[in-house]
Amino acid sequence: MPAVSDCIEMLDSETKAVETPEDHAEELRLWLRLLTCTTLIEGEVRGRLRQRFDVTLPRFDLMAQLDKAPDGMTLSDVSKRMMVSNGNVTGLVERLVESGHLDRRTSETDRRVQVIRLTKLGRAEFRRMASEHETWIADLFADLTPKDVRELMRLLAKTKASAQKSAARRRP
Amino acid sequence: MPAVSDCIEMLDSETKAVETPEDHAEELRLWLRLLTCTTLIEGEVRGRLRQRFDVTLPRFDLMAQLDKAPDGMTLSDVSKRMMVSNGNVTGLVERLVESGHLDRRTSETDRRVQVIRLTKLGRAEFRRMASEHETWIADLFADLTPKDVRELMRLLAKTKASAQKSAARRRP
DNA sequence: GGGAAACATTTTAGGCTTAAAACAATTCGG
DNA sequence: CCGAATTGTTTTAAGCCTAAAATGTTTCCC
Repeated sequence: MPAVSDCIEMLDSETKAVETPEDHAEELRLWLRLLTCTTLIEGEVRGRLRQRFDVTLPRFDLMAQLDKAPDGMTLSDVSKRMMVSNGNVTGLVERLVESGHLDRRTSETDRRVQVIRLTKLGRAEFRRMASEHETWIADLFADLTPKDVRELMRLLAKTKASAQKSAARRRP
Repeated sequence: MPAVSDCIEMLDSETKAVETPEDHAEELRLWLRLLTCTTLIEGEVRGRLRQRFDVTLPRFDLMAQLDKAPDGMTLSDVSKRMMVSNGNVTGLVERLVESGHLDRRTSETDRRVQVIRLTKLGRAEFRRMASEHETWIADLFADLTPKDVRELMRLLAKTKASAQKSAARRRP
């Protein structure tokens, strides 16, 4: 179907003579589909977390980061890992400390740094939520074969690398 | 590498005797990678829209929906398409009407319904932004071959269908 | 040592987002 | 025709999120 336009494109890129505005409709569609998938799944997970555990997705995500770091993390670490702004983490942590899920203390070696950890309560609650969360994810992806999953992992790794490279090009 | 656990799993599912908590770590990793890709690209697009055009991503997204609907859309339509809540759209539209990009009027046949359209200004600005936006997306996905793109499209379509089915199972 | 640069965090101002309740208009079934 | 459901939108309350500026601390290096 796109044979004709492919030929034209090839001619352009071979001759390097004509500066045709290139067609990137496919990439655009891919991006929209990627976004749709993520939004769909995210919304589903958000709703289930709220209904089952009365917890928000950002809180859950933050606790997930801390569960992987028994010795705690600094706010900057969390901010980088979650790919959200610093200010965002400040508020999120504030509320989780308030509710007794997090412990926050100033580093003894560097008084700029705040180290946060899950409290006993926080860890217990997170583990309970995480195990159920894992089954939700499995169910959401249930129609994918193991091969599909592997292939998606591979292509998304490639996508991530490509996007990071592009981002670095702009912000060296 | 996972040969042993695979065997155990197979035994379980064959004998149907032991109720082992199944391992869904692969799907979980897939979900996290999907989320990372989307967050990465979304952040990049958000930043470029702000820097180049001083516009927010949600505003751009809303205008993109309307650009595809010359006869306008109702707020509900927009809300479904953008997969955001109704109340969200109300505020977004308010600000875009205020800035002269949107026109909003009550339907003549059903006075519950608000129909919104791009104004001339709104359409012109959107087109200008959209053409640049398309080159950003192309650049972000630049390392993917056409075959990669096709394959990703296929797998994400399958993912979307799977997730929708799962969501429908919960909310019949 | 002392200032400049770098770093970690918080604050600020504004916008986005959601779920749920409230309100308004239409449609449906008897 | 009329009350009950349904549908479309707005409001409300709370939380999330960002970019940029401000604050406090450390490091670098002359």
